[in-house]
Amino acid sequence: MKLQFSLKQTDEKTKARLGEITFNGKVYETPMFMPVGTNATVKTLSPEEIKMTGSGIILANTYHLWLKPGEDVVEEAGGLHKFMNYDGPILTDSGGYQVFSLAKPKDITEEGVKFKNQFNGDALFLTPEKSIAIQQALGSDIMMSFDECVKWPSTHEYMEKSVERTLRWAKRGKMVKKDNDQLLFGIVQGGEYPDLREKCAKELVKMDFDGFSIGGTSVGETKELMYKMVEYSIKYLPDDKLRYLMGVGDPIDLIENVRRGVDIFDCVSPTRLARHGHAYTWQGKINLKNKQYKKDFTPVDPTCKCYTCQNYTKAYIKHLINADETFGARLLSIHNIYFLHTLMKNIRDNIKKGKLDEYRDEFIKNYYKGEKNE
RNA sequence: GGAGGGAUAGCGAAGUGGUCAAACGCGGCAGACUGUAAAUCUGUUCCUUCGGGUUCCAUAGUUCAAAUCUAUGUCCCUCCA
Repeated sequence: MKLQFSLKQTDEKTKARLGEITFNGKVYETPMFMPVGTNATVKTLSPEEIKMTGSGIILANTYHLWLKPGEDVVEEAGGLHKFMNYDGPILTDSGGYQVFSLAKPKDITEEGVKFKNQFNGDALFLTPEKSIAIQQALGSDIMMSFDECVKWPSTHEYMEKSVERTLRWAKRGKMVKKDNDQLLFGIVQGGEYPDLREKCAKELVKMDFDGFSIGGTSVGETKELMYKMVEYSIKYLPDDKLRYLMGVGDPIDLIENVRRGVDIFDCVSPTRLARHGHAYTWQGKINLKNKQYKKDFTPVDPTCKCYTCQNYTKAYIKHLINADETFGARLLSIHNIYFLHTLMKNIRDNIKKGKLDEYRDEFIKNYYKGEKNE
């Protein structure tokens, strides 16, 4: 089954969009947040729990599954959906982020990127063609082009070379893609440079991808700069295709980038923060490891309707986190993902009402209450 | 009854004359985390009015200088009877 997107409405005051993704007989509304499940698991959660949080699309990672268990294993299992028992849509990242997080600059060449297998030290080489082949074996519903996620800051000179290479990689990946139900997205790079973002976006649009990602953000730049990068990229993208802002999940960033026309987001933070004892609340983020919660027998968030908040107290979850019990990470992952989905729902509802900016202001007022709002 | 070993910060454990307010680990207290080398990493952890003050079982010594050496005491552990 092929995943399909249709644009339903564009906000009059902002560039925010409402849309629908249909997949496997189900409809998912956008703007949407997608939790990350790098190793074909959203860490600590079962597929039933993933759904319970309100998740639609989830992510998996080409690089990690290539190394373990090997894409051949997943293929033989019948693809990612069967392998991990998840029947919702699955998006795979291409390994492009690992170019940023794992590879050294000298290991990036025109042909591809050299990695060292972290498990056994083997030399690995990932190319655009290989990335697509792996993603096809994995059988994800949305594939990403293999790109270079460039560190920030980078010079215009380096970024220009990198963007041109990323464009050639995108073309190479598209050339080898089979004609099947899997969608393939191009990734707009170009850092903070408007001319490079423009060039990259326009070239990718010419290549006619199924959707477009905005990459190279959330790599250390300020929020204001990130929003600019999104603006520089998005103005050249067609209305009828999905726009995916990669790696962004801070609540305020979700709102700000929906206002700029982004449809889907992914981020590791709800699950990673959960494992580290942090929880989103409508009054800001809290750290349950802090002493003050030791005897706090109230839910993480008093208004939250998630499984965790309906059944457990801060004191109990703090105890689990302090005792290194995975159930704590699981309860907080459920809450944090549910929270972001609820935020997205509020965003959608307020786009419908034409009150997105009012909602943003109200959210910020509560979320950053008592904190310095950088 | 005999022989030996030991007592160091909240806990475990280094240190065996000065470079020791005392390594390291755990625990505690904080912080970071944005397409997950990330259930990880960083800081801090005797007291302090940040000038300094008081520590290494206790007491008395030796020494310019003691957690480190000596004596006595207290407590603990192992082995032999």
